[in-house]
Amino acid sequence: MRPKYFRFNGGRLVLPVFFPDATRGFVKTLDFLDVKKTGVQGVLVNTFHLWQLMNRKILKKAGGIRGFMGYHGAVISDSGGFQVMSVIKKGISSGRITDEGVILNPSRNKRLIFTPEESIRFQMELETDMVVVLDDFTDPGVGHKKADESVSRTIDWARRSKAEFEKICKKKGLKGDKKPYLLGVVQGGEFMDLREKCTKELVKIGFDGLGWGGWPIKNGKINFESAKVISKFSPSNYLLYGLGIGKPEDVVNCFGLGFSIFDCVLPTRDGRHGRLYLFNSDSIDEININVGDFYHFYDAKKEKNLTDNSKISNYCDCILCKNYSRSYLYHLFKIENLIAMRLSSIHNLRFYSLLLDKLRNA
RNA sequence: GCUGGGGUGGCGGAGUGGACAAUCGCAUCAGACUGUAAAUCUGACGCUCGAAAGGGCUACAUAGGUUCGAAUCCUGUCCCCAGCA
Repeated sequence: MRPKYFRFNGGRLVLPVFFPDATRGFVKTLDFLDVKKTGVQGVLVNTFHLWQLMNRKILKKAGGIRGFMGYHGAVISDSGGFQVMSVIKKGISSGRITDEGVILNPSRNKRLIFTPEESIRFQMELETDMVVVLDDFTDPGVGHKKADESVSRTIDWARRSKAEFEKICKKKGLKGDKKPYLLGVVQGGEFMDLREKCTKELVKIGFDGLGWGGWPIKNGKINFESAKVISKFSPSNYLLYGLGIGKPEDVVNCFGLGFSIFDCVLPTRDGRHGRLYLFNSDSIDEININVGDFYHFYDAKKEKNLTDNSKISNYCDCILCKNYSRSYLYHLFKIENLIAMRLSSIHNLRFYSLLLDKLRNA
């Protein structure tokens, strides 16, 4: 049996859960009261970004990232593997990846190295509920040899991460349920033999769960094959985490494969872009996620909404749907008022919240 | 009334004889967005035929003119702005 609960900050959450991304310590355009009101129970912060941004003394004084943010829900810290891929491998900022870790060159006279150990150390200072090991992202579309290299490095880094994690736990006197979860990340791209190998090797090292890493998406469609492999070869007591998953239907499908933790930028990003998610339903009770098209998009920025005084939806209980018209939201977007993005993000998070409620009660 | 400047596509605003259906921005329309480099990005945008390549037509206030060729030069008319009366 897969775990039914997620421990956090002295409490526990019923799985599955969906956490929006508070990458740099905040959910864009929202405060945590907004987040809480949507029914969202936790957020994901990013180690790589915070590591570069935060003063560790301030962090310690605040009582970790939760204390610093003034947030009391669950918090997972992502390792930074994805950022290394998206920022460094694509050449956005300078740096390179070695077996030792990620070498960064933020300026000429500074040389920073972000190692798997450093990622763990910093996450332990963040005092999050789940710590994710630094992984070497398998570039999408890469051949078997390159993918294998990233898997080998991911496994090596996972081993080092685990050792560092245990060392710190011992030093801090953290045992049993007092220890945060430690999550391994499976790479291997589209090669199932590599996914299998990575999963098995990570299990040998020993984690509380595994994350589905990489970029299994082509033309907006997810290939679930590697998720199946991870689910198949991981012990039943492992938590399975769909990193960056995903679209509503992707979350539903992934849950069906045994995954129970999700995070994604989509609800908040789409919200900021004026794309709202709406269940094809007239009431919360009638929401049925077992049918093919259980939701659709509402594009808040279309000019036709200007004269539409109706609510965004009838079923939703978020502050946008309860209080404001399509016309007013259009107006707010039109004048580029921040409130438009806030209300839309709140609505979309409420959508995901309801979606997860339905999954929990399915 | 005089003098000077100007009238360009839904709007702003380039262009001052051929490469102009007309840079660019805005608006509009369509699409994208999945461990946030993203309050972002891409495409279309006179009418019309075509799947496309490409073709046809009408356009730079308006009426004429000069020229092989005009949004660009000349003249008349209308309108706007600034300065002077």
